[in-house]
Amino acid sequence: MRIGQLARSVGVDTQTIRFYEREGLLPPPDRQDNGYRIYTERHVERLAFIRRCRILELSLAEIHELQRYQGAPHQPCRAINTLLDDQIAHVQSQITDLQVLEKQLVSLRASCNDDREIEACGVLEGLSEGSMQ
Amino acid sequence: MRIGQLARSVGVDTQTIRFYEREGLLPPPDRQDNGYRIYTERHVERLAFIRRCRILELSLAEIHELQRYQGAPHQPCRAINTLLDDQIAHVQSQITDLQVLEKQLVSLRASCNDDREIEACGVLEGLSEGSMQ
DNA sequence: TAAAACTATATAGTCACTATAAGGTCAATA
DNA sequence: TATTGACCTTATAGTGACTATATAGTTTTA
Ligand SMILES: [Zn+2]
Ligand SMILES: [Zn+2]
Ligand SMILES: [Zn+2]
Ligand SMILES: [Zn+2]
Repeated sequence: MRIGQLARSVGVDTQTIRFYEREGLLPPPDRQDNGYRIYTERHVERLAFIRRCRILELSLAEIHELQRYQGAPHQPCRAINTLLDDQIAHVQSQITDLQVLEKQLVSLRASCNDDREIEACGVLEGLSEGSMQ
Repeated sequence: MRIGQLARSVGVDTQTIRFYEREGLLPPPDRQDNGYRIYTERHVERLAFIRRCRILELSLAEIHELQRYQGAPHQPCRAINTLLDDQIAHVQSQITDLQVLEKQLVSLRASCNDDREIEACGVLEGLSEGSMQ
């Protein structure tokens, strides 16, 4: 199949496919005489793997790492699980940070109603004073 | 004061200060004969304002918008409050997304223990199969 | 006097794409 | 047959908010 069909079947842009190839995440496919890339079913699976990893917000470097592990099937999988543990910890700390942020924003928002002049806006006042960290 | 002292007093890098100046967030200060930037107390306040906004993850464009509002003190402040409401909504949706992500990651992680070979790793299996969205 | 610490500008790198430009290829239509 | 349109190619620049590097000039300290 050509790049457009691969793109449609996995749900990415053709540019993204070429980008992954340049980054070494997708192996360079064979070319037709006219230079067009020709992909196989294995490329579909490989690209779908990448997208599933990206949905989980693994970085391209981490995906590369996973791909290297796939090439060494008889080694212990601890490193893979650790990679996932790290990602979980990362996501959890992001959630915690955002919850703190939300509280700050809500509290700041509560310091004003909609019927003031800008010079009396509680939000702007809160941002201008050093009361925040 | 010179740029280094401003940087230390607000807790940013000198490069960041020059960057904000280029981006139009900090007014260009006077210069000494040797070309060194000289800042006043007003610059300290202005920079601290920017940093407080950045802590709340407002974009530089939004901060610019707030600065424009500060120049029109007698207009109603509704737009400022709306800007904050948008930011709150944005943060809340980020939290929701991350919570979904966390669940997916934890569930994937639960499909493997540490004592397997890579070819039998439940995590890698989960990523390779189409069972995920 | 020489070294350390500071300042200046300009330019490139980060991340994972996304957009744009400028052109080559192919099948179907007027 | 000419041309339209959909597809493909490469190369280059832009996104956001910095951060790093290179190169050079200035001030302060030892
Ligand atoms: Zn084995
Ligand atoms: Zn207000
Ligand atoms: Zn007034
Ligand atoms: Zn495992």
